[in-house]
Amino acid sequence: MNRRNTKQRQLVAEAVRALDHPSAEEVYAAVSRADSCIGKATVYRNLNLLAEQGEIGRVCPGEGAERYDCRTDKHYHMRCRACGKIFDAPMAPLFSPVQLLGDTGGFMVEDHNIEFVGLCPGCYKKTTED
Amino acid sequence: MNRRNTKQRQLVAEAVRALDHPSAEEVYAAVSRADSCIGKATVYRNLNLLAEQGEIGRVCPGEGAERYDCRTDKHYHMRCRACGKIFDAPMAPLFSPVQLLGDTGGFMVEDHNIEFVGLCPGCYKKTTED
DNA sequence: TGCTTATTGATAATTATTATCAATTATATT
DNA sequence: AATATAATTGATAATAATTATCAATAAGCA
Repeated sequence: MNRRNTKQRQLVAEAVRALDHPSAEEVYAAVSRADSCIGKATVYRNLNLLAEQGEIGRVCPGEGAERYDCRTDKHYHMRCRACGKIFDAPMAPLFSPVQLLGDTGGFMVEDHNIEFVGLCPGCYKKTTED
Repeated sequence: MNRRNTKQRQLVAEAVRALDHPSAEEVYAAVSRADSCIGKATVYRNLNLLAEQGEIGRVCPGEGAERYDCRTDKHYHMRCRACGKIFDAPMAPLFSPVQLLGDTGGFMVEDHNIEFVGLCPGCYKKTTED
C-alpha cells in the first residue's frame, strides 16, 4: 500500500501548482502537453490521492466542476458566477466558527467553508459595456 | 411568457415544503406517489423555475446533488459527510459579510454561502458503536 | 536482476442534469 | 362556451463530471 512516485503523479502535482484553481479537465490538458499519452482517469485518480494526502487542496464550488488548489492552508474563495473562475478570498479564516453556531442539536461540526459569489473584474466590465 | 399553474408544478412545490432539504430525486419520488405519470424532466424544470422565481430555495452542497429548501430567507447549512443530509445551521446570517473581506481586487461580491461539514447525530453514533 | 503489487491507460458505467420536440393543456380572448 | 396561442409536459437523447473495471505496466525493494 506504499505510495509510488510516478511521472504521472508528479506531473499532476506540478500542474496544480502551476495553474490557478484548475479543474480536473484543465489539469488533464496541461499534463497532456507534457506527456500526450497520459490517461484522464490517471489525472482524476491522482488529484483525489494528492488531495486525500493533503498535498493539494480541493475546492467544491457551488456550481461547476471541482477545482484543485496549490494552497493547503485554510482559506475561502470567491467564485465568478459568469466565468466560473475561482479566486482566493482576501479574508482571514474564522478563528472559531463553531462559536458562531447556536445549539446544533448534536451535529458535530468538523469543518466549514465560505464561498463568496459575484463577478470578477473581467466579467463585471463586460456587463457594463453595452 | 406568463407562468401557468399546473398540477405538476403545485405538486413539486408542495413536495419541497413537505420534505426536509430534498434532492430533485427525492422530490421526484414524492411527487410520483401523488401522480405516477409525472416526468422526471418536469420535476427538474419546476425546481429550477420555482427557485429562480424565489418561491423555494436552492442549496448547493460541497458534495452530492443539489438540494431544495422551503425556506427562502438567508441562512446557512450543515452537511453530514456520512449520510449527506442537510440541516439548517443555527446561526444568524452575517450582517455585512463583505466587510470581512479585504481588497478583492475588483471582484464584485454579490452573495455568500457558508457550509458547515461534520457528522449528524445518527451518523456520529454509528462511528462510536464499534 | 527479479518479484510484488501499486499504478496506469482504455474504456465502460454511473450520476446528475439539461436539451429536444411533438403532444397536451391552461388561460386569455372572442 | 368555443377558440387560439403559447406555456408546459413526458419521453427520451444528450451532456458533463466522475468513478469503476481490468489487463498490462512499471516502481522500488529483496
